[in-house]
Amino acid sequence: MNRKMLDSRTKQILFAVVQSYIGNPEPVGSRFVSKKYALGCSPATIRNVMADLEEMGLLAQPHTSAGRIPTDIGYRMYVDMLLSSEPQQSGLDIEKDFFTEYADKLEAMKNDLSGMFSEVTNTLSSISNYIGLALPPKPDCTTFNRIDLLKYRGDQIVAILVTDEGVIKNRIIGSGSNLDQKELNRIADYLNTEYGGYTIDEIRDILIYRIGKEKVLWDNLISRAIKICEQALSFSDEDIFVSGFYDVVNLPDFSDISRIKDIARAIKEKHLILKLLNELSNTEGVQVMIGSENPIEELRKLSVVTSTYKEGDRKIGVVALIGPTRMNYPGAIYMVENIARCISRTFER
Amino acid sequence: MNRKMLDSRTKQILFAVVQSYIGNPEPVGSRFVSKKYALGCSPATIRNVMADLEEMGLLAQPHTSAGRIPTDIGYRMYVDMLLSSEPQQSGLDIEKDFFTEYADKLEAMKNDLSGMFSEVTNTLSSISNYIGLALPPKPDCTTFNRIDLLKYRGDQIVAILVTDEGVIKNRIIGSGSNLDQKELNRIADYLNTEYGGYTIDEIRDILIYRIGKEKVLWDNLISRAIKICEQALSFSDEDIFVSGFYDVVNLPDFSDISRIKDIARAIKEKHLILKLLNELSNTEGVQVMIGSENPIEELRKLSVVTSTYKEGDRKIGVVALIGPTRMNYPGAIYMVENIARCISRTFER
DNA sequence: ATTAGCACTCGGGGTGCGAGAGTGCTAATA
DNA sequence: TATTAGCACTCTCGCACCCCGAGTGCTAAT
Repeated sequence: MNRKMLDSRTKQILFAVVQSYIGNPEPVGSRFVSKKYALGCSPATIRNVMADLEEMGLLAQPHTSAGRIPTDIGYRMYVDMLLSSEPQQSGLDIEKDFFTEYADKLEAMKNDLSGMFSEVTNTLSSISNYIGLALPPKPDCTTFNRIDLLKYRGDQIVAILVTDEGVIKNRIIGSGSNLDQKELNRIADYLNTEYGGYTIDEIRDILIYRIGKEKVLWDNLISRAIKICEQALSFSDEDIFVSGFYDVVNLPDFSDISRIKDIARAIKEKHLILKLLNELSNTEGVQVMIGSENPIEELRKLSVVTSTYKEGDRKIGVVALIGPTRMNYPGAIYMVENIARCISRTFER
Repeated sequence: MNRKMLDSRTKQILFAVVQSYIGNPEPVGSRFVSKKYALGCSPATIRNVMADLEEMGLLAQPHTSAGRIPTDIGYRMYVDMLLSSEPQQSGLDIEKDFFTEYADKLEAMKNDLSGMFSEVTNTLSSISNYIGLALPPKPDCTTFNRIDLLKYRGDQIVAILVTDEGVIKNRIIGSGSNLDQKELNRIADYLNTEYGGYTIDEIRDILIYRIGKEKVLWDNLISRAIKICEQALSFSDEDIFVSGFYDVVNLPDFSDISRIKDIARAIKEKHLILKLLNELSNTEGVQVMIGSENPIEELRKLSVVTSTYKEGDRKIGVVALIGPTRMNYPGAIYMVENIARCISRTFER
């Protein structure tokens, strides 16, 4: 099953079948391969090889006397070959220096992260015609820059958190305690001087630890402050950016309505996808999950191409494309890789 | 064409056809109406009436010798009758006091408006199985409460705006001017004392006016301050909440793939829907637009049910449902109406 | 004004057939 | 021994056909 077992011609034929099928979704026959891809052998020979490939589980026929289509394993072999060889043609119509310009565009948007990630998923999906996903920087990767606490309406407090990555978040806290603005300022100052440079999660852990420790002092200022901060920092930020559902329904792969329902269900279950991407957020380079390889039931008939983006050396988030298993893998890989690179660039100093 | 022209029995038959067709999407025949709805007359009579209704353009047959289905005009008449009569059965499975509890739930979420509106659209769509929409409070309706300006990284400024409605927005301004925190505080104080109670749009207008007037003084503090504020207040807030696309594909009305593409395109064109809802944001009570009545090309095969919500007497936003023309109108109206009421309640003091 | 009766129409589903595409196998070839 | 040509076979797809049933419109009777 190792691809080393395939001689060069067999590989070429597998390639031919996969690429042809990706190009248009019809089973590809021996005559066609022999004609279109000049491999210097006759349909009959190709038939023999195809029969072998089918035996190995890389190809399948929808029914006797139809051409072959790739199986998930066939795609896998194809993608492995792609990834281990030189970059291919992406098959997308992209200007030569699209991504250098695009990096500048993102750079200009870095002040509005959620806008930026919307832009990213839109671009991902509109160029590739697949579903674009992006996971913004993880909370355990965002670094505390400063916090401000404002008194607001009665005893409520508005907490505004700014991170080094430029993310700004706000939250209203209904603290039972009636602090005045001066006290709030003192608390904020304390946090700002004490915790600059830590990640949000680290600070949270420290604070929670302190709460436990200082229970006794429950009513003094510091412990109330800690309680406020703990609330302020618990931004349950389960957000994920998705776009391109509307392009994807036009793909021939989704001409069957049940397929559309599948993909709709998959997207509806955002938390599952979130979990998947989170798990992938420590991987290096481009990852491809093909059909049945997919850990999530809902995605078993789809493929996912992901890449992480970084701030310096730290991987802080993920972008991805979801499409049919019959996917333009070179193109998707190319897109995801370069978009991730663009994002990384906006995060470097 | 006026419904006064229809005698009681004719109305009843129209009602029967519409309701039956809404209940299950098959052309309804004379025999069926006569049996299921005890109108005390034979199929033949009903056939005659149906022929009349068809002549009037309220019913249509998909083909000769099929039953009748309602036309858009037929639905319109039905809905008009609904709206002018007592509230009907919603046809939804909702607890008696669902909405009183739901209002409490929203009340508890009012600190996080975007979370609240996500919740609203989710509820709208999951109960109705149509597409839920919500337009958050319009900027010309949100009242300035306070603003804070924080120095951030180099000469950038973080502006944080709190409105009376509890909306908090932030924005990074790349002001070329190098003000220190003290000066920023002074600017913020100035705004806070001067403009409390005005709406954002009003303040913007005033500021823009001043910019024009004080062009001469371009480089003094005040004019720079004004410029900053102008930027700070220009929250291009084109957000609209949508959900339920994933439920809607399961409706039999969208068993045809082209219909799904239609609806996907309609939603993709968010700005059009935004415009539509904005135009409706001054209407009173529940509005229904049926199929071809719709001003937006993309929605011509769908129906939209909307209602505004208020803060006191001011209408400040819109909620809506989009579904097939073959829609459970009583249910949709009931939902939209009550959800709007719930939202309004969270905005009253 | 309503109704029973009846002829008529049309869509959907089942069947049968022919064309075309592509295979697998066998025997011939280099 | 590897490749190829030839050929019979298989299966899908599209088309034509037909029949059944549902539902109508019309007419004549009540």
